[in-house]
Amino acid sequence: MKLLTRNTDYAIRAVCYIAGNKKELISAKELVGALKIPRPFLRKILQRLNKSGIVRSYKGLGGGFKLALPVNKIFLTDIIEAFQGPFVLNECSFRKALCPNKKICPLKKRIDKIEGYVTAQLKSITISELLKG
Amino acid sequence: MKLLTRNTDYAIRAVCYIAGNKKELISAKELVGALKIPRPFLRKILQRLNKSGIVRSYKGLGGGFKLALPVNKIFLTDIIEAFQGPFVLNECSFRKALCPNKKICPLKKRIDKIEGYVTAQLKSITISELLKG
DNA sequence: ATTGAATGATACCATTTTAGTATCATTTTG
DNA sequence: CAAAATGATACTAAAATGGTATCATTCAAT
Ligand code: FES
Ligand code: FES
Repeated sequence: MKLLTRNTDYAIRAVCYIAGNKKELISAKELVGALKIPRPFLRKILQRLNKSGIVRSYKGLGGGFKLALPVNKIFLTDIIEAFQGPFVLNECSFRKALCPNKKICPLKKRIDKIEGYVTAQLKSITISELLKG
Repeated sequence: MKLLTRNTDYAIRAVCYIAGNKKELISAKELVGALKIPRPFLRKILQRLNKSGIVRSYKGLGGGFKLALPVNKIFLTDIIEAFQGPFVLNECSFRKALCPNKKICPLKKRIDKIEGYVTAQLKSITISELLKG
């Protein structure tokens, strides 16, 4: 089971690279060179990071990307959710088949609890922490 | 992100059905009728449950399946792992790219911790508990 | 022994998700 | 205007998941 898809993985790397650089703007070109990610793929990823409000893009000559927020305000979940959708572990496929009453279902209850813990943990990880490593 | 795939889901239902039945052996035929799962698919699932040592199969006329263990000894992780492979959240795709030293990587450390919690929780859920719901 | 009811093994196909590419339009600076 | 950048979008490829089909094997009843 994968917590992070390749998209997410690359996105984190890109964000970390941008964050750890003193230049005001980083172009896709530079990121491709640094991260060895196929250019069109990385471009798509950057576009999505932009749409999700994690980075901000600037067009035209000398353009590129910079973080939209300070490093300690960008959470791992932000990036995961941008690429993998909202973090939900279990939408419960059993329903009536197994559980007449979803409200008191012991399985659902416990999975919800696990999910709560995981999301809380992921929400507490910021880019700033990753840079320290 | 899905914690349980359809395979796993069906497998859990099948195991619960078998567990909640007083008959000694339950045939695939009966399970198909009860669970409304396509027969060849369910058969494959039962075969895997058998190979994984969760149920035990008996061939021939009057044959079928029964649990290989008491209900309080079958853990949710057993079934998940039988169908989805070992439970690992993150094999770390970053390595050198991001982390010169994997041992002290803050991301890896935290994901490992999350994983530990999740597996511990899942290991504590047995079929016996699901039947109570 | 033969038959029929069951599972075992295995190969195959379909669908969905993820990964990646290609192309053209738009914006901005010089 | 031209060049350098991103935006939008449609397409293709690969992998994982979901599902089917077929034949072999075992076992009990007769
Ligand atoms: S198994 Fe999902 S509500 Fe019970
Ligand atoms: S990001 Fe994986 S070891 Fe650091």
